[in-house]
Amino acid sequence: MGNCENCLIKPLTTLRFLSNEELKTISEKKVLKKVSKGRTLFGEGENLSGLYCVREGICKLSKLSENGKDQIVKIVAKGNFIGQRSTISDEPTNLSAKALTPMEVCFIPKKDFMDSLQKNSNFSIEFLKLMASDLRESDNLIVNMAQKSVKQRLAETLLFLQDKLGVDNDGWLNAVLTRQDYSNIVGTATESVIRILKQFKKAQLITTLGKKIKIEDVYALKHIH
Amino acid sequence: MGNCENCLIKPLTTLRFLSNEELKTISEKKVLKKVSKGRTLFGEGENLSGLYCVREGICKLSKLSENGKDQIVKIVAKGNFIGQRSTISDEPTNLSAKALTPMEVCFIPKKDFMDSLQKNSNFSIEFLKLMASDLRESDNLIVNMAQKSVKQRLAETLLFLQDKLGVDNDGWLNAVLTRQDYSNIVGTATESVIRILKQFKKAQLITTLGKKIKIEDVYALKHIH
DNA sequence: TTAAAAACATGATATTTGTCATATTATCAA
DNA sequence: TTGATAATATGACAAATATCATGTTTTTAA
Repeated sequence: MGNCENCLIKPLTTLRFLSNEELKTISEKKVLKKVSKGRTLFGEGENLSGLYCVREGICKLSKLSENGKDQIVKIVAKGNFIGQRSTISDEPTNLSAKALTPMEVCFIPKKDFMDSLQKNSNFSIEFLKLMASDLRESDNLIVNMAQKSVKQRLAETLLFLQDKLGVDNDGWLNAVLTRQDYSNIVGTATESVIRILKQFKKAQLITTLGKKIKIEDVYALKHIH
Repeated sequence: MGNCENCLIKPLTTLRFLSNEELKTISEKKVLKKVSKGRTLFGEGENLSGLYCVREGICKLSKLSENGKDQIVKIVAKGNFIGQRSTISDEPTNLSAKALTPMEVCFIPKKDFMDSLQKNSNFSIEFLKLMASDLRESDNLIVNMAQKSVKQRLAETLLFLQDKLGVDNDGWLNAVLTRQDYSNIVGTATESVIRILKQFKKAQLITTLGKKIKIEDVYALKHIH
């Protein structure tokens, strides 16, 4: 059984602010789960008995809108948590979580997590900072969705994926999404995504190979109008 | 000098989770400020030396987008905080805060607030819950901005204002916003707001008198397509 | 391997929304 | 009170985006 103290992603997570003893307790209680690509970690409105720490892989958090479309609200990579909000507020989840790649996640039972928040004020303040940062990102996303064109939003999504999830040795985005995923991030029709990607290709801003995408011109993508 | 312990809005705020002693300390350190309509509490990118607790009035939080338009991200009413995020994360503000009505706010110095978070784990957990709830609201707003039409977003804004800020004796919304404010909430052109409000009037979903708006048909507004 | 399903692609067209020009009306400060 | 400024209003038009129809290619599962 893995040990949190030596976990490769420990330096990335807020869990690093726990004492060795607290980390040991959580280490003993946590459950490592492997999630295959496309599987649902939890659905919208589910009650969670704890939160997940992402050790490996990429996950999408989405919410079904009233018109029946799935809106992707967040992409989560390793070192981040999933399900912390409903765990903290003791409410059903507002979003569903689905693996975009094979994942490894550690499930941390609610009780142990809340105990740590209760006992270690340093940890709870760091967690507040983490949520403050999430809120800032959300606000920025709201401004982008409200004020920018579909083309700009798609360009930003590509840049975001490159920044946050990186590229492989040949420069392809590590995150391999379907056109539909892109449309669910940007909030547009799949056809529009296809057409805009085609424009980007024609203007040599990106290269594609099947679902794989490589960014060729960061500057131009940033300054799309 | 007012006393937080007896403050009319105490039951509304997370400050109620402080001990009497902690509340007394904050009570002594806080500074009551009157803010007249239209005045800026703080601008985008400013460094705050504390947070504000809204005692009276309504405030808009907005962010300038790259195309030069102001996007209103949140409307804050009494009993809520402003500036908590940058206070917690010790970063410049991401949003600017402007009074929509005459306001009374209590400024709470950073040190005293952070001390309370540090010492009172009950308080910091309640504050985490508060931020979890803010995050849920933000996610819902992202979905709405991404998936709904301008008409739907405007209808929801009206319903939101009625729910959150209430109406006067004659049923007029307490929040009196300009058409431009509405366009900055919905993320559209002012002309579009004017045209859609006209449609709503024609369909007898609302009544207007100058800037004042009264909702006549909640159900129809909720089910606008 | 192969049939079925999902994803990708493209054209035609409709709808929504933005922009610009130009009045009219309301608001506010000197 | 009265100018100046901002807000409201409306039409004409342009641009962005959605929808629908249809076909091809890729992926998935039996």
